[in-house]
Amino acid sequence: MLVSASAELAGTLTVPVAEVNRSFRAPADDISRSNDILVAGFDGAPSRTLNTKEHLFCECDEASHVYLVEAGLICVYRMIADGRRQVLDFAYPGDVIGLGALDVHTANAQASGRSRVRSLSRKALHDIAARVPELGSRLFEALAQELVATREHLFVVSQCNAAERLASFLLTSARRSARRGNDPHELVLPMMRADIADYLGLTIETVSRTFSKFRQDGLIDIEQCVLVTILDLDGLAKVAAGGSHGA
Amino acid sequence: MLVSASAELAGTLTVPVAEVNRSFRAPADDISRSNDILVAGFDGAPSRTLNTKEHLFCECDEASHVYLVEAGLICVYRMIADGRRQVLDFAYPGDVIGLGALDVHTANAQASGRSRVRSLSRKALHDIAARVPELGSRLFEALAQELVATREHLFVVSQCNAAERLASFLLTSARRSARRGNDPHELVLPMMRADIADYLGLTIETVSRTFSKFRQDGLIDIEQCVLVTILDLDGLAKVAAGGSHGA
DNA sequence: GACCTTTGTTACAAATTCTCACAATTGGCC
DNA sequence: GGCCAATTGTGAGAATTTGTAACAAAGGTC
Repeated sequence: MLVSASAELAGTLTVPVAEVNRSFRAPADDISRSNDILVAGFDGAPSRTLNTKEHLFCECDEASHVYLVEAGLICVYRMIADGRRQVLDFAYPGDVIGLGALDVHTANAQASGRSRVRSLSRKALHDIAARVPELGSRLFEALAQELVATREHLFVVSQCNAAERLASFLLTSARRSARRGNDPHELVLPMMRADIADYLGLTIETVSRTFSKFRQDGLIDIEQCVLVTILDLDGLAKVAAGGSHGA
Repeated sequence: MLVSASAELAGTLTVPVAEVNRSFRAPADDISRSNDILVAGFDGAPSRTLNTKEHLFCECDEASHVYLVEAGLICVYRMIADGRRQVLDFAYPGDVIGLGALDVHTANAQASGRSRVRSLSRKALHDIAARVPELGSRLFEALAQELVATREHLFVVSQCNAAERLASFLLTSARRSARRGNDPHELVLPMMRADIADYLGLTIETVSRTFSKFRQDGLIDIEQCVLVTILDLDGLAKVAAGGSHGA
């Protein structure tokens, strides 16, 4: 009924291994905030495989576990009664999902393709955190970073036009991809256009048209809808910064 | 340059006393998550008075303290090079600011009118949390709630039209106001139209027009630009839920 | 009280995005 | 391979929001 009808529920957190949304500045300080402690907690945790479109958890499910993505892609989103959807994050291998939940999930987590996750019960996480105070601060820090990333997302969606939004998305995705050891110019987008649209608050048509425009402008090249080659990183960054706007 | 140029910085958190963005459902569960422990930490902390437009802290300032708003209104926002601004939250008396920051602030906090805050050093907070484990979980919980509120904000701004956004804002503000003990139908909006516009991702003209439309439709009444009387709470909720949209 | 600055409101032209329609492509399945 | 369903791409008109500009109202200063 209300737009804010599910706001009272607890949050679901996606924590990227090092960070979510760092800019393209010198990555020297990245090492200092490694997620090793957090990821190490999943040692020995049971693995689970999800098929395409299978849900890891849904809104209102009890938040019993946190999850480390090992393979594939998990799409975290929220739904509203009249069909509108907000994609909150895409969780890639190495990312942790569900940290920010309190007792009940406020978001859905769905596999965008065949994926594998490790599950760790919140209780086990709590127990480890009680023994290892360093993990406790790490958890808090991870949550704070997630908040910063969400605020950045909010800013992009709230203040930027279609081209700026998509350019920001491509740059952020490329950066995260590079952090997983991939070529920062060869970006794989395993999600559908509809997911990107709902992430950016646009329609799929606008996303598609903007992709085409970027290709025409020589900023990117696209193969098979999923493989994006970034031809002009600086140009894309200029668009993201508002090259079409004020700047 | 990049839109996401300051994304790598740590977050600044505004934690409302009980919660930020709860819906209008039965408030029975509110008591369970009281902020008493958190607020109690500020006992004996020094007070500081801020004049209108004075900053409590700025982006890139060292995040040395957390703050409890005692009077007035603190506007938390982020700026971009070309002048675009995103208001992240309005902190009312009872709200805590700065919890989510790591080492450096990523947002600015500015008094929207003559305000008073209590300051508590992060170190002192840490020390108390070390002694009182309950406070530690409370801090984590508060951060998680802030994340949920930000996601709700993201959703409203990303998926809703101007009328839905403003209606949501009015409802949320009224709810928070009621929680501070005020009449839920008599809402004081101490901030400027520009602040509301930047909070909702609209222009001041659109905000002004939408206010006028709500008044013409008999949903609200406005006096002196700041005192809003909600005449039709259900009608406003219907607009917020997408009465103009799909629904 | 007069003046000036800031803030808020309204009207209309301009721009962006959405909606709707349909073609092209992809991928799975028999 | 061929067929079907799902996804993606593209165009034209409609709707919403923005930008511009003029004016009204409020608040502070002298």
